[in-house]
Parts: sequence; structure tokens; C-alpha cells
Amino acid sequence: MNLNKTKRFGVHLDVTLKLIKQDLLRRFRDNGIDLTPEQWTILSELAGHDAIYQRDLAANTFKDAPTVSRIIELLVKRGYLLREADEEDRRRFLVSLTDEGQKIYEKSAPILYDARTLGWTGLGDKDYDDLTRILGKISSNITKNQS
Amino acid sequence: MNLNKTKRFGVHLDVTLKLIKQDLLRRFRDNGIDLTPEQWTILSELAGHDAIYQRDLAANTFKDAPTVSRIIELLVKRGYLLREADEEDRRRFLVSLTDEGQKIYEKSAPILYDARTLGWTGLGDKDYDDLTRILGKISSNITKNQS
DNA sequence: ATGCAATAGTTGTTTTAACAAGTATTATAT
DNA sequence: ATATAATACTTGTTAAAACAACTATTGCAT
Repeated sequence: MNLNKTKRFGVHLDVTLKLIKQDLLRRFRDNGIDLTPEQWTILSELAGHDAIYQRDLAANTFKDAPTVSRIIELLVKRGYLLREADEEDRRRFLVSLTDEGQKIYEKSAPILYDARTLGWTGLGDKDYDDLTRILGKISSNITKNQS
Repeated sequence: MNLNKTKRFGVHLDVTLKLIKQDLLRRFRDNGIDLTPEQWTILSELAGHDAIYQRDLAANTFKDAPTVSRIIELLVKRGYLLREADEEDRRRFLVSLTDEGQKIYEKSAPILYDARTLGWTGLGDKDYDDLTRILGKISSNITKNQS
């Protein structure tokens, strides 16, 4: 029951993630790209594929349905995404990149590259393995306990 | 310029932190505690001290002034915090826990303990050192580059 | 001593996220 | 075959965060 003896991993993650997102947002802005990190996540998920169901977009990006719905709505409004009803199941919507969306994705890719490269300076493959292992363990500890 | 060769550490942090916050929120809710993780951060920062300036609360929790202002407003409304003007400098406000605030903090502490303990299951001191070192390095990489 | 800059905090707007509740469509059970 | 359940998505509400713009107070320069 002594809180001081527990590992305060949440705070560390919170602070670092905040910095990462602020940094990326600033880099986008400085390069005339009007995208948030979250919007970029959706674009990058679509960049590899032809068209994706909103459902799968949500699952792949670990966002919930309402959040994905609103991000898509916003990106459609800006001309980056196309949303069309599925023929076979009219509950579903297929989402894909427009030419504009592809263009902005390609423009943003080198910025992501720079941000990641700089953020990872002084760290190696072993560190990445450790980080993903530890974060994966925390995640599975939480999700396994919930079911 | 090849994005695939960079380390995608941001996504991992994002997903894990989301799970941690969802888990904590659910635990609070299940125990009849109406607090968000962010509100808890403010309470816990105050728990050790007599009274703190909003300015320092913001710095210590890595939140910006408007965010802290609104969280405090909310917690004052619920009777957990006291906000009073500083005598010497009337721009400043001193924030402190009320008895109710102290009570809810003490009620939430064991929940934090449980959440942290479970989240860290199967991980050790060396892992914690690695995690904090890696996250600290990423943070300093970003902040040093900005100045 | 006055003007100007700096500091502390608030307010407005937008985005993301969580949650609850809603609609529309499809699947399933009896 | 029809009622019910499940699925896909939307809408409303609240909170947190980022940013810009604002008020009020204090510090500083000349």
C-alpha cells in the first residue's frame, strides 16, 4: 500500500509523449503542413492500402469509433480522404486517400523521418527492443487483467 | 528519407499510455471515485505540500497554464481544492488541498498502487532504469533541439 | 516617475478522447 | 417469418491539451 515503492512509469510516458506530439506538430506547422499527429496516423494507415473500413482503421490505430469518425469527417472536408458506402454491407464505409491526401502524406513523410531520427539520437537497436518489450508487457498486463 | 528504417517509438508510447489512462479511469470509476488521471496528477502534486502557486503546479506536472487553470477550477467547484490570492503578489494564486481533497487523495492512493503494481508485473528494477533512461533521452533529444 | 516589458492567470477555439446513447443495417434464433 | 441481437457508424457531452489573445499586476529602464 506504499505508493512510493511503486514504479511511476505512467508519468514518464505522459511527459515524453507530450513532447513528441508537440515536436511533431511544430514541425508540421513550420513546414506549412496543417496536420495533427493523430490525423497523420490515419493518413499513414491509409497510405499503404487501397481502401479500408472505418472499423479496421479504428482497430489499427487503437482509436475508438467516434474519434475515427470525426477525424475522417475533418480530413474529408479538407479533401484528403474519400468516404464511400460499401456495396455489400451498407452499414460500412470504405475510406481511401485522395490524390491530395497522397500528396500531403508524401510531403509529411520526411518530416516524420526527421522527427524520429532526432528523437532517437544516441539510442540503439537494443534500446528499441527493450522499450517495445517493456511497453508491450505493460500493455498485456493491463489488457489481460481486464478480460 | 526511408521512413521504414526509423524507430516508431511514438506509436508504442501512445498505445500504452492510452491503456494506462483507460485502466486508471476505470479503476477510479469502479471504486466510486470521480477523478480523471489528470485531475489525480494535480491532487498528488498538492498532497505533499502546504500550498503551491499555479505556476509551479503547471511546471511540476508538465501541463500548460490554461490546462492547469481549468483543472483547478473544476476541482475547486467539487470542493477538493482551495484557491486564494497571494498577499505579496496579487497576480499569483496559492492552491491547496481541502480536507475533502485530502480524503479523496487518500482514497485514491491504494488504487494507484494497485494499478502500478499490476501494470509492472513481470518487470524489474533494471527494466525501470532502462525505461526512464530511454524516455529521458528521447525527451532531452527533443528539448535540446528546440532551444 | 512614466513607459514598457515581463509575469500570472483567464478565456476562446479547435482537436482528441472517453463514454453513453442514438440510427441504420445485417445476422441469428426460435 | 419475425423478433431480437449484433454490427457499423454518428451524435452529444465532458475533459484535456495546444495555441492565441486577453486582463491584471509587477519589475525595470531611462
